[in-house]
Amino acid sequence: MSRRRAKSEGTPADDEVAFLSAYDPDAYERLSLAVDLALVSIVDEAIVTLLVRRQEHPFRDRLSLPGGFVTPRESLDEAAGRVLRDKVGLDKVYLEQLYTFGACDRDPRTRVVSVAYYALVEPRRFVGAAASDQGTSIGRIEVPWSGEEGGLVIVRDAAGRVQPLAFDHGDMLGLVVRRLRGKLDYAPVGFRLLPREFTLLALQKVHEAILGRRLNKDSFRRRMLAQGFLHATGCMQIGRGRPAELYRFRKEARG
Amino acid sequence: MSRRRAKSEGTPADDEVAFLSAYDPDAYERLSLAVDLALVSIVDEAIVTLLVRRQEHPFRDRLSLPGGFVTPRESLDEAAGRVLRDKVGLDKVYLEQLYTFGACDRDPRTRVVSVAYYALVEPRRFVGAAASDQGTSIGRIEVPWSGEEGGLVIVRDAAGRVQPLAFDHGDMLGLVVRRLRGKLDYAPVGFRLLPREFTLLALQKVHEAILGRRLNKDSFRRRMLAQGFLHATGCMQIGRGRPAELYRFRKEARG
DNA sequence: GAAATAGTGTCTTTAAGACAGTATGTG
DNA sequence: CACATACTGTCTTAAAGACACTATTTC
Repeated sequence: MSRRRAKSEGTPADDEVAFLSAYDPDAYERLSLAVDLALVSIVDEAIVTLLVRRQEHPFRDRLSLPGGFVTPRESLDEAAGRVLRDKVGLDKVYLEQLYTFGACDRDPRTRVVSVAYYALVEPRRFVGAAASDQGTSIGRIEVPWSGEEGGLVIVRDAAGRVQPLAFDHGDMLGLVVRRLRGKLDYAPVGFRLLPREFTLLALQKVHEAILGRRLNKDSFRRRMLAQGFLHATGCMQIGRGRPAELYRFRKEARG
Repeated sequence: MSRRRAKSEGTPADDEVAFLSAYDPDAYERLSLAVDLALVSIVDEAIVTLLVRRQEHPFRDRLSLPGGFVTPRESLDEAAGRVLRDKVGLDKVYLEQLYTFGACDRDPRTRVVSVAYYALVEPRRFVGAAASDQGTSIGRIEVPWSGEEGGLVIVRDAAGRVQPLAFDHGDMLGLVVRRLRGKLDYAPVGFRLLPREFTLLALQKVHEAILGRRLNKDSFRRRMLAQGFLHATGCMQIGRGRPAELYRFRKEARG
């Protein structure tokens, strides 16, 4: 069965091509589709995200996640990558689809469905991206629930003021935290929030920040080393006490 | 800040209302949004899903998941519920958003982004829905990968023939299985695939079907009873050997 | 040397797997 | 009775938490 990947033009050759030629793309009402990005990093042992101050209605002057509309010629992943590049100035970060928000009244302008993505960014690059671009700021995330209960999170600006977010972006951040907490058990997400070389304590702090609770140092150590993800470099990091071994994530590129 | 929930008509009152009044919903190109439903149940200790034979191009005569377009006046969840009711004839089942598929060429007609949902249905109702509606059939799912690796699954019809699915519906089913395997560890998903009262062995068979491997009977028992989700009814189910205690899920309604 | 952090060894507790053995139904 | 399945008890093993102890740096 030969199938064409065209829209509505095309030379009829068989049954299906004829159908596709005649197909009216407006037979069903169309909607606006957006992507919103929750950039996540760890700064001062807290989960942080990148926020932009909205210049226009709706929610003018309110903080929001960076986002943009999906064009018909790009996939969702491409749209998310484009927003990341054009609005945040980053590329090659870990990017994953989170959830699609489709309440009718989530955008007062018109019907806009938004596909939320989250990105994990190493702190250095994150702070760099936030500082280089005027209009972006860092929001600290406080999680008022434990485990994977889920719910809203509290976002504070640099001055410590609680900031309500535009649209349903608060829900998106809550879901990001829940997803990360779930993934931490079985997936190597911590590495994406650290520079290429890191100490075991640094990795533990990342886990603690995401989980929102202290972890047992001994068993964390054992668990991580037993998993086999870590590769000792032989180099040491000097600090306030005895120097600590630096490790790397075993798998090659980390975006 | 008063905000209106209108589209483009409206009487200007303040700054934002004026903006919303002037807003042109076609300023950005719009696209078609669909929902597709992966109905999941367990029949003969195998994962099954409900399939519909496509009557129209594209992919005419091929099996696909039931789906439909999202209208501008309904939320995504409502659209999924509507498809479930109108195309499958079921309601009050556990329904959850899975993932949004947005490759540019996933539909040869025009750009269609699809939000995939999955539903967990008790076998009796599932078989009833499949039998009552002409045009629907049951597909048995074989999972050629282990654990939560992910990937495509093989779908066989009642005659045992492998059936390729329309669009990217094969990917959707693969993702459903992965999601279910992940959830099984911590969420009470097994109960949604069983009648209200069930034996521990029946629950174990459900877990085994989803996980694709045999489980240790003793520790499965202990684990389930320790979790506290189960409530012994005092009633017994007679079978080929000693009668087994019937249990219920502790929490109230199950959809 | 005091303080701080890194890393090791070991004991206890807990959960899972294995398996023997008992209970209670069917044919 | 044999056979099948349900359920119980216990032993072993593995992982996690707790804690004591040693090691190596800065001040």
